[in-house]
Amino acid sequence: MIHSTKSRAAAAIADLGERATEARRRTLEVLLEAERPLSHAEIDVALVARGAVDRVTLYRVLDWLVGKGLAHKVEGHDQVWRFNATADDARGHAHFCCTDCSKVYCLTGVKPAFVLSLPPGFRLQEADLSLRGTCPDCQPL
Amino acid sequence: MIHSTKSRAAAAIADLGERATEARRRTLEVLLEAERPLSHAEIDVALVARGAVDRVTLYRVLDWLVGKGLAHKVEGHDQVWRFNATADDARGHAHFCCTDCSKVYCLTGVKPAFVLSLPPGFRLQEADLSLRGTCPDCQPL
DNA sequence: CTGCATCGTGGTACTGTGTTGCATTCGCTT
DNA sequence: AAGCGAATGCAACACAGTACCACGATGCAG
Repeated sequence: MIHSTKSRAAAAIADLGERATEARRRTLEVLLEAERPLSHAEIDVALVARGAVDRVTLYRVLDWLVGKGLAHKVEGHDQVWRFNATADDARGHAHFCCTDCSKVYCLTGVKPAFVLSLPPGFRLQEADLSLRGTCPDCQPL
Repeated sequence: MIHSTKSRAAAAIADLGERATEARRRTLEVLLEAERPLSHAEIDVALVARGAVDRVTLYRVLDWLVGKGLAHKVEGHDQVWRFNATADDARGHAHFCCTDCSKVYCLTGVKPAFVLSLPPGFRLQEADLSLRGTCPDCQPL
């Protein structure tokens, strides 16, 4: 592997001219290695292997990453925020939430084309398509 | 008014052959009179005028109403469930969430037509279109 | 190098949403 | 009116997220 996730994480932060602290690097590494959005609790578990980060600090780091455009927030159907390293833009793409294991998947490439007419007075800023069903891991048989 | 919301609520429950308790009637009345989905906290406030219902009971009543098809759950972008008296079916229609006041509106009649191809292994059950923007009450100027 | 300001972190305590368990009460049937 | 199961109220809990404050690290001016 030419670029480890470690160097990628540190580089991404340094590219912004921001301080690449341990908490930020480790958190971003976890997100970069995950193939789907992770909840705060999931990140917390994954971070133990790299050295634990305080619960509150993790919240702040995640918000910071989102603010800097290095991650984005996703909402599942269990009222918990999940976080993804931003590969593509988060706006307007579809998320799939498994009703069994409640894992969330970003369906990149699935750009839904929808037509809708908003009632007067409503101004649209963003639109997300929110899908529910069973993921490959949870198929019956 | 020929049919009060009170009688409508009681009748709807009786039609199912279920017990029309105070908590159920009053909760359903509140939902029927609301023109948009209400959060648990909002319902709680609205119920005070009719006689308060225990917090836990309200949660159970709301779940029960959803289970019986008399209401449906809506999720906004503030990680809080909201509840609506089911006029039309809840599946597949669009919800608008105001980024200012975080109120949620059911956009009935806005049936988005979208085309998407799911990756193999994913089985779709439901799809919701989740919109964000500013509502008529919160327009600048 | 030293002092100082700033930023990031850790820890505790708190809010708010939603749940579980259990004793009591209520709504409906007879 | 009586009795039974269902529904309610209460207390306690679980968990996500936030506010507050003290401490430590980093960067900069003198």
